[in-house]
This record gives sequence, C-alpha cells and structure tokens, in this order.
Amino acid sequence: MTIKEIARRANVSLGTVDRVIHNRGKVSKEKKEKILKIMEEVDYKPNIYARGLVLNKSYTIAALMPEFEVGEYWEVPSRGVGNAANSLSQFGIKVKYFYFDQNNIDSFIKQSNKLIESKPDGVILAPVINFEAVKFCGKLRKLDIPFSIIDSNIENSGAICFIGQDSIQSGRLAAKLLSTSTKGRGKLLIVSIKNNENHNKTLQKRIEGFNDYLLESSNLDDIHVEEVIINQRETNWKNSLETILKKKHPDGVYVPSSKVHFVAEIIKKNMFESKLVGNDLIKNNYYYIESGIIDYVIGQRPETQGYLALENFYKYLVTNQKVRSIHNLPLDIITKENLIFYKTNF
Amino acid sequence: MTIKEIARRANVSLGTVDRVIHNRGKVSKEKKEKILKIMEEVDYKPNIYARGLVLNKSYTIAALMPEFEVGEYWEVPSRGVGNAANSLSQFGIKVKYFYFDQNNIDSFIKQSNKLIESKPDGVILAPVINFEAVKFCGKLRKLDIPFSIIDSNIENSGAICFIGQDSIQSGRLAAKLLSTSTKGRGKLLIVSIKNNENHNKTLQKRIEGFNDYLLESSNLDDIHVEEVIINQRETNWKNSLETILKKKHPDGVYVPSSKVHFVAEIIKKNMFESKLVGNDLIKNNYYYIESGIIDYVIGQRPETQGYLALENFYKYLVTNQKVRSIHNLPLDIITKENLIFYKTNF
DNA sequence: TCTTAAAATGTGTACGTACACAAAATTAAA
DNA sequence: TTTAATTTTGTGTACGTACACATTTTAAGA
Repeated sequence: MTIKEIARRANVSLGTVDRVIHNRGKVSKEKKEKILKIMEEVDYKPNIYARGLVLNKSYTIAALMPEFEVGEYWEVPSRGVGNAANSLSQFGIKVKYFYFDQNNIDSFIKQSNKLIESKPDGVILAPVINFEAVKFCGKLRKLDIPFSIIDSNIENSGAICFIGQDSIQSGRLAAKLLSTSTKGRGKLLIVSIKNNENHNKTLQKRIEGFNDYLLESSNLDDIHVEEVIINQRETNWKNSLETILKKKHPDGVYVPSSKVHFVAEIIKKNMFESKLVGNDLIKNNYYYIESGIIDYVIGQRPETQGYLALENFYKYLVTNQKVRSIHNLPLDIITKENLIFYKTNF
Repeated sequence: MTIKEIARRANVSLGTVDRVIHNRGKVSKEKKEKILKIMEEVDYKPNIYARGLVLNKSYTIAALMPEFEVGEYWEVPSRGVGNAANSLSQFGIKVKYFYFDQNNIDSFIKQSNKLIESKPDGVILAPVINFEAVKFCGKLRKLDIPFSIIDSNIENSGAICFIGQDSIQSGRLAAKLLSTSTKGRGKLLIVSIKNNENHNKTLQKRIEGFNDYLLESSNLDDIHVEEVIINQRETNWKNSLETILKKKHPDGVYVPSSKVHFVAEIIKKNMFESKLVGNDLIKNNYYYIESGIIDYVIGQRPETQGYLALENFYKYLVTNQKVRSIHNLPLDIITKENLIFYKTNF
C-alpha cells in the first residue's frame, strides 16, 4: 500500500496525501478526513526503504561515560554502545565517545563541554557524578538536544528514556542469595569499596534493599549484619580490608558493586569459608565465579544497556517510533553453573 | 560512496560497476580489476535503503511448532516469533504458523505436509517429535528450503542455525539451587510429568545433568535422590502424584519441565515445607513463584528463542549476513525477587 | 464583475540500486 | 574487406517517499 494508491483511492494527488501524512496543513477538511479514513482502512505504513533513501540523514550520538581500564565495569556498557553503533551504521547512526574520570568533577565538566561543542544529534549520559549530571541535563534541554540516561536514573531530567536497573531490588536479591547460602543464619558483612567521596546512589540503594530484605524475612534472630566502608584512596586499603575480614570472620560477604573481586582475592588467599555475593560479570570477577569463590553475582546486562541506549536513538530519530521511558533490565543471577551463557567478549 | 561515484572514478558506466558488484560477468578483466580496487579503497557498502526499495521482496517463513493452551510453554516461543514478525514486517518478512499436537504423530505429518505445500521461503522447526522431525528435515533439504531449529537440536540436520538451551547444564543448575535450598542435605525427588510415550530428549538431559551435579558435589552422603514418573494420560494422575508426595515427604522437589506448577499446587494445598525447583516462567508458574512456593525456576528465554529464529531468517535472506549456527541462550535463575523483570506479556 | 490574494491541489525531481534493453566495440567468419 | 556473431559497455526505468515549486481553485475586496 503506497501513497500513490491512497491518492488514487481518494481521488487526489500524491502531494495532498503527503501533506496529510506530514501534517503540513493546506488541505481542505473534507479531503483530509477522506485521506485519513483511507489510511486507517488500509493500515498504511510508509515504506522505510523509500523513506530512508530520500531522507538519507546521518546522526551523531555522543556518549558521555566514565573512562575505564580493561576488565572494569564501564568497559561493558561502552562495548554495548559500540556493538549497536556497528549494526546501526548502515542506518546512518554514528557514535562519538567522551570519557571522563569519575573521581574528578573537572574532567566531567571539560568532557561535557567538548561534547556540546561537537553538536551531537543526541546524547547518552551515565550520571555517575550525579550533581554535575543534573546541571548538564539542564544544558541539553536548553539546547534542545535529546538525551538518554543509562545506569542510574535522574528524576525529571527530561531524558527521552532511562535504561538501567532497579538497585533496591538488586540488594534484596543479594540478601536472599547470601542468606540462603549461609543456611539462613550467621554473620553477614556488607563491604562498600569506594574511591571517592561522592554520594553513590546505586551503592546506597543496593545496601538499603539488602537490609530491608533481611529485616522483613522471618528468622531475623539468626542473622547479624554489619557494614564496613573501604576507601581506595587510602594507601594499604587492601591490607586493612584483609585485616577486617580476618578479624570479623563473616559467614557471608556482600559487596554491592563490581569490585567484589577484591574481596574474592583475599578470601582465596586466606582460604576463608565465607559465602560471597557481589555485582556484575566483568572480566575481573570471571575467574572467581568460575572457581566458586564468588558464589553469585547479580548482573544487570550492562552490555544490553549500552546497546539499547543507542538503539533507542535510532528508533527515536530515524523511525520516529515511541521509546519506553523507563527500561529496568533483568537482574540476572550468575553463578558457576550458568556463567558461561552470560559471558560476552571480554 | 555510491555506485555512481565508483563509476565516475573508474571511468565506466553504472552498468559496468553493477555487473562487477553482482558478478554477472561480461566485464573485461582490466575494468573489473580497476573497479574492484576502487571499491576496496573506498570500502563501498551498498545503500540498504536503495537496495531494499528496488528489490522489494517479501519472504514467508513457516513456523512448525506444538499447539498450546493459554499459559502453557509453547505460547511463549510462539509469541516471540510473532513479535519478531511484527518488527520485521516492514522488511517484508511474514510468518505462517503450523501448529501440531505434540502427542500425535499424524498431526505432525499432516501439518508438515501442509507447510510444504505452502512453499515457504524458510522454516522454523520445533522438533519435539524427534524422529518425525528428522525425516522432515530431509525433505526440506531436498526442496532446498532453508530452515532453523528451536528448543532442542538435531545433529547434522542441515539447519542454518539452532536456537535453544543447554539442557544438561540446566539440570546441573537446578541441582545446585535445590541442594543449596535444602542446606545441602535431605531427600530430593525428581518428578517427570509426561503425557506421551515419546522419548523426550530435553527432559532426559536435564535429569542427567541434575544427577551428575549431585554425584560430583562433595557431601553426597547427606543427599538422597529418587525419581518418579507421572503419566498425564492416566485418570487421576494428580491424585497419584499427591499420594506419592505425601508418602515420600521430600525435602526438595525438581520438576524438569514447565509443569512444575502441578506440583506447586499440591504443595500449597498440603502446606508441605518442600523446596521446589522447576523450569520456565510461564503464566501457570507465575503465581507460585511470586508466593514463594516455587523457589526457583530456570528460564531459557523462550520468547527470545522465537524472536531470534525469525530475526536470523531476516539476516540470512534479506541482508545476506552470516548467522551463528548454534545459539544456546542463557539459563536464567528466576525467583521471587527478580521475577518481575523476566515477566513478558502473558 | 473583475482583480488580487490566499488557499488548495498538482507536478516534477532526487535519493541509490537492480535489471532489462540498447548501443558500441571487438572478434570471428566469409 | 565486409558481414555476422559475440563480447563489452552504456542507458533508461522502476521502486516509494519527501519536498520544492507550479498550477488551479476559492474567497475576499474593490
């Protein structure tokens, strides 16, 4: 079903139908209604090939996210964006990366300014430095540049969509897995490993969910929870962590971030019997899951997050489809036995 | 970079470049080489819009899979195929379903013949009746109709791809989850619910994996496993199942199929304390997971299986891309706390 | 009624590719 | 050398849409 055929049926020219389709006005009421009715009846869908051919636009999407070392978390969403860029290149979608140091506000500001200078058609933002990210969203709104947010959300940011995870539920799930593994009793330790003073929303929410679950679940008396905070900027932080673990001798440890491998390293070295639950299947964690030192990690499909973020821009800019405004990805439970299926290219 | 531009640079006409691109011959050696060299240099990629517009082909893919009631397993892959059909319709991909009764070989034969008569451009096959499916693959090969297999594989079938799961690993994972839930000890029961005499490969492999895991894991002495087979064709099979569960009083039950809800129903009714692990997040299981009667189900993304099966045909037929020959989807661990994220439209 | 402006409608071209067909160049045969 | 056959090369059209521009119709004003 083509514009031509609709024009024929409505006894008008192509141009008139075209004006109706694009709402360009300058069409009499009666003809407009007639055309709309026919379009409805035949369920007209524009030929995307013809449309793509004639429009032949190309879009540059800028991705503003933390820089990373190989094996660290942000490598994965970044790769997801890259994969999407690859498969969408034929549709004229291009990506430009702007990496910032997540422990350095100036770096964020500098990169975000560079980004704006490059005048992208869209922005993918990882708001790990929350306060600055909020300001940046304001700038984008003023410039009328559409943007999407990945990882952790900013309320009322004006983004076309958010793609991330439900962090509270992630913490709850961790609590369930860890308490089941310790047979519903014993001493649990939450280890927060930070390398800056920033208020980390994700970490906080996960811990909140973790504690909530334990409070709500029945046999509270048998379980004791304690939290320790490790600052990676301190020299010898690894040693202090080791000392703490030796002293506390917990039955289960929860690390509410991808940095669980640091704890796994210590557990392995000292041959502790502790059960261990953390987040994210990154390269640094892989071996420890495989060997059973990390019992479970909770994954949130970071690669898919990156992929969807770009794909959504394709939908939004190229095909003019509506995009889901919030997309919480599944919390995958990853353990020795299903590890292999979640492995992507490290 | 267009054909026109290549033609200009090579000092030939569009037609000559076209012949080189499509290997239609009738081009002198020197010109051919010159054109190929230029194409290489500029990394020519055809404009998919223009190509799609001019080709404007449409492909009909036939899906041969078991019929189902609402809430049963095969509803989900079927919906996945439908979703893909929806988003690929603009690329000229259409689907025609042929449903058969998986307990009736004649039904399979009848439907497969109807399918062949419809002369599809590709076939998606669910080989639940293994022996007949093998014969059917032979027919498709002779007719040169490309086909893909979902759910369980047929070795050397000639399919362009297989999309399914690793059933042995699924069983192993179930064993881990169930034994962890029963604190590593007690009496475990495997309940196989069948409604035909067919040799069900998937079921068998899952049980194999389940037993293997328990044999390999350390504290074997504390765990005892038994298997019971329930035939749904017997009248009062539900009552017999209930009687068995009452008599055996297992600490954990593994149902290596989506029919775990039948056991859940009995456990709920009798308020047993049994831990329960099964397969597949289908509608019939949802409530029991939500209320914690089923502790874990292992999902294998059946909707994605269906989706990928069709999408692969798009890649194969429309874009001429290579497709992965084996695609084992992740074994998702689904439990009360992450249930919501795996829920699709029931 | 005539003129003019505004609104409505129609027409033509471009996008890049595939393919049928026409034309030119080359080779073979007489 | 001329003619025919064959190979090589070039041209034209279609695909369905978007958009600029041309033309026609209608309404408003004198």
